[in-house]
Amino acid sequence: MKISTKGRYALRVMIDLALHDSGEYIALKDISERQGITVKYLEQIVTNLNKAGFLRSMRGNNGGHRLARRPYEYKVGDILRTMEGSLSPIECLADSVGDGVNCPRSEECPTLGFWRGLDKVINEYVDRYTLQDLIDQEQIIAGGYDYSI
Amino acid sequence: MKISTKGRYALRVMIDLALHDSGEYIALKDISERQGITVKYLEQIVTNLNKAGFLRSMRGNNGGHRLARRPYEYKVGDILRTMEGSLSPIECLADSVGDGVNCPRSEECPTLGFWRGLDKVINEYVDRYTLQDLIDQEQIIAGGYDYSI
DNA sequence: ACAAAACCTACCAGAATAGTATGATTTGAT
DNA sequence: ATCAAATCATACTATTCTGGTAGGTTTTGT
Repeated sequence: MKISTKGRYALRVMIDLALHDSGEYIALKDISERQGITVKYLEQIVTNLNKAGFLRSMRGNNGGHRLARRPYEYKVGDILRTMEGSLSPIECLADSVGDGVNCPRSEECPTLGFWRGLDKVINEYVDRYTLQDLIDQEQIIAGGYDYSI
Repeated sequence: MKISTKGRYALRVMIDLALHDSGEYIALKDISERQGITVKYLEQIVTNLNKAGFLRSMRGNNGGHRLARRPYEYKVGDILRTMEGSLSPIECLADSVGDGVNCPRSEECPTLGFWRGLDKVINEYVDRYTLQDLIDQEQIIAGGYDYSI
Protein backbone atom coordinates (compact mmCIF):
# COMPACT_ATOMS: atom_id res chain seq x y z
CA MET A 1 0.00 0.00 0.00
CA LYS A 2 2.70 2.45 -0.94
CA ILE A 3 2.90 5.32 -3.38
CA SER A 4 5.96 4.77 -5.59
CA THR A 5 8.87 7.20 -5.79
CA LYS A 6 7.61 8.20 -9.23
CA GLY A 7 4.42 9.53 -7.70
CA ARG A 8 6.14 11.22 -4.80
CA TYR A 9 8.87 12.72 -6.96
CA ALA A 10 6.35 13.93 -9.52
CA LEU A 11 4.66 15.97 -6.83
CA ARG A 12 8.00 17.50 -5.85
CA VAL A 13 8.79 18.28 -9.48
CA MET A 14 5.47 20.04 -9.96
CA ILE A 15 5.96 22.05 -6.78
CA ASP A 16 9.49 22.93 -7.85
CA LEU A 17 8.29 24.09 -11.26
CA ALA A 18 5.57 26.18 -9.66
CA LEU A 19 7.89 27.82 -7.13
CA HIS A 20 10.47 28.70 -9.76
CA ASP A 21 8.06 29.80 -12.45
CA SER A 22 9.47 32.89 -14.13
CA GLY A 23 7.98 32.34 -17.56
CA GLU A 24 11.24 30.73 -18.69
CA TYR A 25 11.70 27.03 -19.26
CA ILE A 26 13.31 25.26 -16.35
CA ALA A 27 16.01 22.68 -17.11
CA LEU A 28 15.96 19.27 -15.47
CA LYS A 29 19.49 20.01 -14.33
CA ASP A 30 18.20 22.78 -12.10
CA ILE A 31 15.42 20.64 -10.66
CA SER A 32 17.92 17.86 -10.13
CA GLU A 33 20.21 20.09 -8.07
CA ARG A 34 17.38 21.41 -5.94
CA GLN A 35 15.58 18.12 -5.40
CA GLY A 36 18.47 15.68 -5.25
CA ILE A 37 17.03 13.47 -8.00
CA THR A 38 19.20 12.47 -10.97
CA VAL A 39 18.49 14.12 -14.30
CA LYS A 40 18.06 10.70 -15.87
CA TYR A 41 15.38 9.66 -13.44
CA LEU A 42 13.69 13.04 -13.74
CA GLU A 43 13.49 12.47 -17.49
CA GLN A 44 11.21 9.48 -16.93
CA ILE A 45 8.99 11.38 -14.55
CA VAL A 46 8.77 14.48 -16.69
CA THR A 47 7.99 12.39 -19.78
CA ASN A 48 4.91 11.04 -18.01
CA LEU A 49 3.82 14.47 -16.84
CA ASN A 50 4.33 15.78 -20.35
CA LYS A 51 2.23 13.08 -21.99
CA ALA A 52 -0.56 13.89 -19.56
CA GLY A 53 -0.47 17.47 -20.81
CA PHE A 54 0.63 18.89 -17.49
CA LEU A 55 3.75 20.60 -18.83
CA ARG A 56 4.98 22.78 -21.65
CA SER A 57 8.39 21.52 -22.75
CA MET A 58 11.02 22.91 -25.05
CA ARG A 59 13.96 20.97 -26.45
CA GLY A 60 17.38 22.25 -27.26
CA ASN A 61 19.56 24.87 -25.69
CA ASN A 62 17.79 26.96 -23.05
CA GLY A 63 15.00 24.41 -23.23
CA GLY A 64 13.27 22.83 -20.29
CA HIS A 65 9.83 22.54 -18.80
CA ARG A 66 7.21 24.70 -17.22
CA LEU A 67 3.67 24.22 -15.97
CA ALA A 68 0.98 24.25 -18.64
CA ARG A 69 -1.62 25.66 -16.25
CA ARG A 70 -1.73 27.52 -12.99
CA PRO A 71 -1.13 25.59 -9.77
CA TYR A 72 -4.71 25.67 -8.52
CA GLU A 73 -5.81 24.02 -11.77
CA TYR A 74 -4.00 20.76 -10.93
CA LYS A 75 -5.65 18.29 -8.63
CA VAL A 76 -3.05 16.34 -6.67
CA GLY A 77 -5.10 13.24 -7.42
CA ASP A 78 -4.66 13.77 -11.16
CA ILE A 79 -0.88 14.03 -10.78
CA LEU A 80 -0.71 10.88 -8.66
CA ARG A 81 -3.03 8.85 -10.86
CA THR A 82 -0.95 9.83 -13.89
CA MET A 83 2.16 8.38 -12.29
CA GLU A 84 0.65 5.45 -10.40
CA GLY A 85 -1.82 4.37 -13.07
CA SER A 86 -4.54 4.01 -10.48
CA LEU A 87 -4.92 4.62 -6.77
CA SER A 88 -7.35 1.74 -6.31
CA PRO A 89 -6.47 -0.51 -3.37
CA ILE A 90 -7.38 -3.67 -5.29
CA GLU A 91 -7.03 -4.69 -8.90
CA CYS A 92 -10.67 -5.27 -9.75
CA LEU A 93 -11.41 -1.61 -9.05
CA ALA A 94 -8.53 -0.39 -11.19
CA ASP A 95 -9.74 -1.45 -14.63
CA SER A 96 -11.49 0.67 -17.21
CA VAL A 97 -14.92 0.05 -15.75
CA GLY A 98 -13.63 0.46 -12.24
CA ASP A 99 -16.53 -0.99 -10.32
CA GLY A 100 -15.22 -4.49 -9.76
CA VAL A 101 -17.91 -6.34 -11.70
CA ASN A 102 -15.43 -8.06 -14.01
CA CYS A 103 -14.29 -10.28 -11.13
CA PRO A 104 -15.98 -13.69 -11.30
CA ARG A 105 -16.61 -13.55 -7.57
CA SER A 106 -18.06 -10.03 -7.56
CA GLU A 107 -21.64 -11.28 -7.25
CA GLU A 108 -20.92 -13.05 -4.00
CA CYS A 109 -18.03 -10.94 -2.70
CA PRO A 110 -18.76 -9.73 0.84
CA THR A 111 -15.78 -7.38 0.78
CA LEU A 112 -16.46 -5.57 -2.49
CA GLY A 113 -18.51 -2.86 -0.86
CA PHE A 114 -15.81 -2.30 1.71
CA TRP A 115 -13.12 -1.95 -0.97
CA ARG A 116 -15.27 0.37 -3.06
CA GLY A 117 -15.63 2.59 -0.03
CA LEU A 118 -11.88 2.64 0.58
CA ASP A 119 -11.27 3.46 -3.06
CA LYS A 120 -13.71 6.31 -2.71
CA VAL A 121 -12.20 7.91 0.38
CA ILE A 122 -8.71 7.72 -1.11
CA ASN A 123 -9.63 9.31 -4.41
CA GLU A 124 -11.87 11.91 -2.84
CA TYR A 125 -9.10 12.91 -0.46
CA VAL A 126 -6.40 13.36 -3.08
CA ASP A 127 -8.82 15.28 -5.27
CA ARG A 128 -9.56 17.74 -2.49
CA TYR A 129 -6.04 19.13 -2.81
CA THR A 130 -4.58 21.19 -5.62
CA LEU A 131 -0.96 21.91 -6.36
CA GLN A 132 -1.57 25.39 -4.98
CA ASP A 133 -2.44 23.91 -1.58
CA LEU A 134 0.95 22.20 -1.41
CA ILE A 135 2.71 25.40 -2.45
CA ASP A 136 0.92 27.32 0.27
CA GLN A 137 2.23 24.77 2.73
CA GLU A 138 5.74 25.30 1.37
CA GLN A 139 5.39 29.07 1.73
CA ILE A 140 4.31 28.71 5.35
CA ILE A 141 7.25 26.45 6.15
CA ALA A 142 9.72 28.79 4.43
CA GLY A 143 8.32 31.71 6.38
CA GLY A 144 6.81 33.31 3.31
CA TYR A 145 3.81 34.38 5.28
CA ASP A 146 4.83 35.83 8.59
CA TYR A 147 1.68 36.64 10.49
CA SER A 148 3.67 37.57 13.58
CA ILE A 149 4.51 41.04 12.31
CA MET B 1 -1.01 1.45 -4.00
CA LYS B 2 -2.39 -2.06 -3.78
CA ILE B 3 -3.39 -4.30 -0.90
CA SER B 4 -1.56 -7.62 -1.33
CA THR B 5 -3.31 -10.96 -1.72
CA LYS B 6 -2.25 -11.79 1.82
CA GLY B 7 -4.36 -8.95 3.15
CA ARG B 8 -7.33 -9.70 0.93
CA TYR B 9 -7.18 -13.45 1.58
CA ALA B 10 -6.86 -12.89 5.32
CA LEU B 11 -10.15 -11.03 5.29
CA ARG B 12 -11.78 -13.92 3.43
CA VAL B 13 -10.31 -16.42 5.90
CA MET B 14 -11.66 -14.49 8.86
CA ILE B 15 -15.09 -14.23 7.26
CA ASP B 16 -15.00 -17.94 6.46
CA LEU B 17 -14.10 -18.81 10.03
CA ALA B 18 -16.86 -16.59 11.35
CA LEU B 19 -19.51 -18.00 9.04
CA HIS B 20 -18.60 -21.60 9.84
CA ASP B 21 -18.10 -21.15 13.54
CA SER B 22 -19.63 -24.12 15.33
CA GLY B 23 -17.31 -24.20 18.33
CA GLU B 24 -15.15 -26.81 16.60
CA TYR B 25 -11.77 -26.11 15.08
CA ILE B 26 -11.88 -25.60 11.34
CA ALA B 27 -9.16 -27.24 9.22
CA LEU B 28 -7.30 -25.30 6.56
CA LYS B 29 -8.36 -28.01 4.14
CA ASP B 30 -11.99 -26.95 4.53
CA ILE B 31 -11.20 -23.27 4.12
CA SER B 32 -9.08 -24.14 1.10
CA GLU B 33 -11.96 -25.94 -0.60
CA ARG B 34 -14.41 -23.15 0.06
CA GLN B 35 -12.13 -20.25 -0.79
CA GLY B 36 -10.04 -21.71 -3.59
CA ILE B 37 -6.76 -20.90 -1.86
CA THR B 38 -4.13 -23.64 -1.42
CA VAL B 39 -3.59 -25.09 2.04
CA LYS B 40 0.08 -24.17 1.86
CA TYR B 41 -0.61 -20.54 1.16
CA LEU B 42 -3.30 -20.47 3.81
CA GLU B 43 -0.69 -21.68 6.30
CA GLN B 44 1.29 -18.49 5.80
CA ILE B 45 -1.74 -16.31 6.23
CA VAL B 46 -3.06 -18.14 9.26
CA THR B 47 0.37 -18.06 10.89
CA ASN B 48 0.26 -14.29 10.77
CA LEU B 49 -3.27 -14.10 12.09
CA ASN B 50 -2.31 -16.49 14.84
CA LYS B 51 0.73 -14.50 15.93
CA ALA B 52 -1.48 -11.45 16.17
CA GLY B 53 -3.70 -13.33 18.59
CA PHE B 54 -6.71 -13.30 16.29
CA LEU B 55 -7.17 -17.08 16.29
CA ARG B 56 -7.30 -20.10 18.57
CA SER B 57 -5.44 -22.93 16.89
CA MET B 58 -5.15 -26.60 17.71
CA ARG B 59 -2.59 -28.95 16.22
CA GLY B 60 -2.97 -32.64 15.57
CA ASN B 61 -5.92 -34.69 14.48
CA ASN B 62 -9.21 -32.80 14.41
CA GLY B 63 -7.18 -29.67 14.90
CA GLY B 64 -7.66 -26.43 13.08
CA HIS B 65 -8.46 -22.82 13.78
CA ARG B 66 -11.27 -20.70 15.07
CA LEU B 67 -11.78 -17.06 15.95
CA ALA B 68 -10.44 -15.98 19.31
CA ARG B 69 -13.08 -13.30 19.73
CA ARG B 70 -16.46 -12.46 18.34
CA PRO B 71 -16.68 -10.89 14.86
CA TYR B 72 -17.65 -7.41 16.02
CA GLU B 73 -14.51 -7.31 18.16
CA TYR B 74 -12.20 -7.32 15.12
CA LYS B 75 -11.56 -4.07 13.32
CA VAL B 76 -10.93 -4.69 9.62
CA GLY B 77 -8.06 -2.24 9.90
CA ASP B 78 -6.35 -4.41 12.51
CA ILE B 79 -6.58 -7.46 10.26
CA LEU B 80 -5.21 -5.57 7.27
CA ARG B 81 -2.38 -3.90 9.19
CA THR B 82 -1.37 -7.28 10.60
CA MET B 83 -0.94 -8.65 7.11
CA GLU B 84 0.36 -5.55 5.31
CA GLY B 85 2.63 -4.33 8.07
CA SER B 86 1.31 -0.82 7.62
CA LEU B 87 -1.29 0.90 5.52
CA SER B 88 0.73 4.11 5.29
CA PRO B 89 0.99 5.44 1.76
CA ILE B 90 4.63 6.44 2.22
CA GLU B 91 7.51 4.91 4.10
CA CYS B 92 8.28 7.75 6.51
CA LEU B 93 4.82 7.40 8.05
CA ALA B 94 5.13 3.65 8.45
CA ASP B 95 7.87 3.50 11.06
CA SER B 96 7.47 3.04 14.77
CA VAL B 97 6.99 6.72 15.42
CA GLY B 98 4.77 7.06 12.43
CA ASP B 99 4.74 10.80 12.07
CA GLY B 100 7.38 11.22 9.41
CA VAL B 101 9.87 13.20 11.48
CA ASN B 102 12.71 10.74 10.95
CA CYS B 103 13.00 11.83 7.32
CA PRO B 104 15.84 14.36 6.90
CA ARG B 105 13.59 16.49 4.71
CA SER B 106 10.62 16.45 7.06
CA GLU B 107 11.28 19.97 8.33
CA GLU B 108 10.97 21.44 4.87
CA CYS B 109 8.65 18.90 3.26
CA PRO B 110 5.63 20.65 1.72
CA THR B 111 3.88 17.35 1.10
CA LEU B 112 4.16 15.82 4.56
CA GLY B 113 0.90 17.29 5.77
CA PHE B 114 -0.86 16.02 2.68
CA TRP B 115 0.49 12.49 3.18
CA ARG B 116 -0.38 12.51 6.86
CA GLY B 117 -3.93 13.38 5.93
CA LEU B 118 -4.12 10.56 3.41
CA ASP B 119 -2.73 8.16 5.98
CA LYS B 120 -5.40 9.33 8.38
CA VAL B 121 -8.39 8.91 6.08
CA ILE B 122 -7.22 5.43 5.06
CA ASN B 123 -6.73 4.18 8.60
CA GLU B 124 -9.87 5.82 9.91
CA TYR B 125 -11.90 4.25 7.13
CA VAL B 126 -10.66 0.69 7.65
CA ASP B 127 -11.14 1.06 11.40
CA ARG B 128 -14.78 2.03 10.97
CA TYR B 129 -15.55 -1.52 9.84
CA THR B 130 -15.59 -4.68 11.92
CA LEU B 131 -15.57 -8.26 10.73
CA GLN B 132 -19.24 -8.39 11.66
CA ASP B 133 -20.01 -5.66 9.12
CA LEU B 134 -18.53 -7.79 6.35
CA ILE B 135 -20.46 -10.83 7.52
CA ASP B 136 -23.69 -8.85 7.48
CA GLN B 137 -22.88 -7.96 3.91
CA GLU B 138 -22.39 -11.65 3.13
CA GLN B 139 -25.72 -12.52 4.76
CA ILE B 140 -27.51 -9.95 2.68
CA ILE B 141 -25.96 -11.25 -0.54
CA ALA B 142 -26.75 -14.86 0.35
CA GLY B 143 -30.32 -13.94 1.16
CA GLY B 144 -29.84 -14.71 4.82
CA TYR B 145 -32.08 -11.85 5.81
CA ASP B 146 -35.20 -11.93 3.73
CA TYR B 147 -37.21 -8.88 4.63
CA SER B 148 -39.71 -9.61 1.88
CA ILE B 149 -41.62 -12.16 3.96
C1' DA C 1 0.45 -47.12 16.20
C1' DC C 2 -1.78 -44.26 12.89
C1' DA C 3 -3.64 -40.55 10.48
C1' DA C 4 -4.75 -35.88 10.26
C1' DA C 5 -3.64 -31.63 11.09
C1' DA C 6 -0.84 -27.51 12.29
C1' DC C 7 3.82 -25.81 12.23
C1' DC C 8 8.46 -24.59 10.41
C1' DT C 9 11.93 -23.58 7.07
C1' DA C 10 13.49 -23.17 2.80
C1' DC C 11 13.16 -22.37 -1.99
C1' DC C 12 11.68 -20.24 -6.44
C1' DA C 13 9.84 -17.76 -10.54
C1' DG C 14 7.97 -13.62 -12.16
C1' DA C 15 6.85 -8.82 -11.69
C1' DA C 16 7.63 -4.33 -10.02
C1' DT C 17 10.69 -0.76 -8.37
C1' DA C 18 14.24 2.30 -8.69
C1' DG C 19 17.25 3.45 -10.97
C1' DT C 20 21.61 3.64 -14.78
C1' DA C 21 23.57 3.93 -19.52
C1' DT C 22 23.94 5.24 -24.16
C1' DG C 23 22.94 7.73 -27.71
C1' DA C 24 19.96 10.51 -30.99
C1' DT C 25 17.64 14.77 -31.85
C1' DT C 26 16.43 19.51 -31.38
C1' DT C 27 17.42 24.24 -30.66
C1' DG C 28 19.42 28.80 -29.30
C1' DA C 29 23.49 31.30 -29.17
C1' DT C 30 27.97 32.50 -30.85
C1' DA D 1 28.10 26.59 -39.47
C1' DT D 2 29.22 24.96 -35.29
C1' DC D 3 28.72 24.00 -30.62
C1' DA D 4 26.75 23.16 -26.32
C1' DA D 5 22.75 22.44 -23.74
C1' DA D 6 18.87 20.34 -23.34
C1' DT D 7 14.98 17.00 -24.20
C1' DC D 8 13.70 12.57 -26.09
C1' DA D 9 14.04 7.57 -26.83
C1' DT D 10 15.42 3.05 -25.81
C1' DA D 11 17.54 -0.40 -23.47
C1' DC D 12 19.62 -2.47 -19.57
C1' DT D 13 20.24 -3.88 -14.55
C1' DA D 14 20.22 -4.80 -9.66
C1' DT D 15 17.28 -5.38 -5.90
C1' DT D 16 13.12 -6.17 -3.62
C1' DC D 17 8.43 -7.76 -3.38
C1' DT D 18 4.81 -10.89 -4.47
C1' DG D 19 2.70 -15.06 -4.75
C1' DG D 20 3.34 -18.92 -4.38
C1' DT D 21 5.49 -24.29 -3.87
C1' DA D 22 7.92 -28.06 -1.36
C1' DG D 23 9.49 -31.02 2.23
C1' DG D 24 9.73 -32.30 6.50
C1' DT D 25 8.56 -32.06 11.79
C1' DT D 26 5.60 -32.03 15.61
C1' DT D 27 1.33 -32.56 17.89
C1' DT D 28 -2.89 -34.85 18.99
C1' DG D 29 -7.29 -37.64 18.98
C1' DT D 30 -8.74 -42.23 18.07
